[in-house]
Parts: sequence; structure tokens; C-alpha cells
Amino acid sequence: MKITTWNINGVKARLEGALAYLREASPDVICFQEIKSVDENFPRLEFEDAGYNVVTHGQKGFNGVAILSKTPLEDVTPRLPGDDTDEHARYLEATIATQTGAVRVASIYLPNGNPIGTEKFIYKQAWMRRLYVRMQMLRDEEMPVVLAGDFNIIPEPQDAKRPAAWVNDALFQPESRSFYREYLNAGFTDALRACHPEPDVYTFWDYQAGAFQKNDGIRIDHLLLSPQAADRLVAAGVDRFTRAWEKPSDHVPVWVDLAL
DNA sequence: ATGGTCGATCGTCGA
Repeated sequence: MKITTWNINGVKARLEGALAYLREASPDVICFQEIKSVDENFPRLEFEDAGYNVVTHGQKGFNGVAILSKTPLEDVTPRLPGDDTDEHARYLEATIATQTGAVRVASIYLPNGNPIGTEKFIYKQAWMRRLYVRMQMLRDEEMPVVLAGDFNIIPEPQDAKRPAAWVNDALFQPESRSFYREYLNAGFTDALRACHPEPDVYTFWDYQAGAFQKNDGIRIDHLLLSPQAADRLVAAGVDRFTRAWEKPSDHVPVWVDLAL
């Protein structure tokens, strides 16, 4: 079972590219972030025609997440618990039946948090703390869980071509990296790093300054597996070829293959 | 040092 995450940076701008990717890669499940669309304007029919069930949690102008699955999505719950005043559309969970049972999947768009020293970084830290609480709950349910999304965290220096360029960025702050380590220490597995210990594994290249041509990237899109999912880990990878397409997203799809 | 790129939306924010 192939589960993919992709920050598409606007579903309207990326519709043709996203449909082309689904035809080519044919993931069983794909989690989108930054759909930048309200639910009513999401091109649901186009994705349904491509063979996917669709659930969205959108908002006007920015943010917004979605989960698409070849098989039905059940127990769909938007919003990360822990702050009823948080209006950002950044989190969506759903359950998908498998041959051996079920897998719980979350599409996550963790706050960017820049610039540091502002409310935005405070909000990011609170959000990371709320996610940690939710992850402990999910882990304790002892079922396969996949947290898939744009975490906006560069976990280690090896996850950036030029780590020194990010030392004042919210994505590489000690607080951000510390939360990521807490997620791993809570029992979750970084699927991509587990399968690819080599250097130069990136998922995002800025649109500016020819970053992709220079492979000046960072690894910020992650797939975290609960123990029951990690037990079934077969492979993981980055589909960086989409970054060379016309009108690319600045992120590329990251996938995991689980024997579920 | 500045501006450099996108998307949503239509002046400006978010990334």
C-alpha cells in the first residue's frame, strides 16, 4: 500500500500536474497540503474521475489539507485537538481499510513559524506541542498510523544542502528540531530517513535563485510511522521528477510503501 | 545591500 504526501502549493494552479502525477505514480492514498482552496472550490470531480475518494479541510486563500484514497475514507476528523480558537486549516485525519485491518492517516501542514521572535514562531511551538499530544494518543491505540505532511522542520544538518543558511530560520531552530526528536522518541519512525540514510535527500527547493538546479534543497516533508506501521515498512522515496515539470510546486511528493 | 519566485487575489500576505 503506497501512501504519499505532497505540498502542492495551490490545487488550482497544480490541478493538471497533480492529475498527471496520480496517473504516473498511482498511490493508494495521497495527502495534500497547501491546497489554498475552500472545500466548495476544491476540484473534487476531477480527482474522483481519476479514481479517488476525496476529503478536504480547506480555507480561503492559504493553508488547507486533503486526503485522497482509492478506497473509502472513514471516521474523517479535521482540526488538531488542543486549541478550539485555532482557525488554520492544517490537519485532517481519516481511516482507510486494508487487507489486514485499517490504517489511520493524517495530512499535516505544520506552521512555518517565520520570522522567529514573533507570534508566528510562538504559534508553531504551540502547534508542535499539540501534535505531540495527539501522536501519543494515536500511538496508544496500537494500530498502524501514518502522519504525512509538510512538517516545516529540518530535522538534522544533513537534511539541508547548506545548513548554515538556515540557522536563523524557524524550520531549523533548536525548538523545532527538539520536537521532531520527541516525535521519534515517542516511538514513531521517520520512514524516508530509515530507508535513505544517504546525503542529499531533499523534498523542497525554493523557487528563487535556481535552487533546484543547484540541488540547494531541504528535507521538510515527512512520513512518520507508528510502531505498527513501521513493522510493515517496505520502502520509501522521493519523486523529485515533478520539480522539473512546468509550473512545479516547490515541494515534491514523498511516498512510503507499507505491507498492510 | 538588494532583490531575487510563486500563488491567491487584485494590494498584499504567506511562504
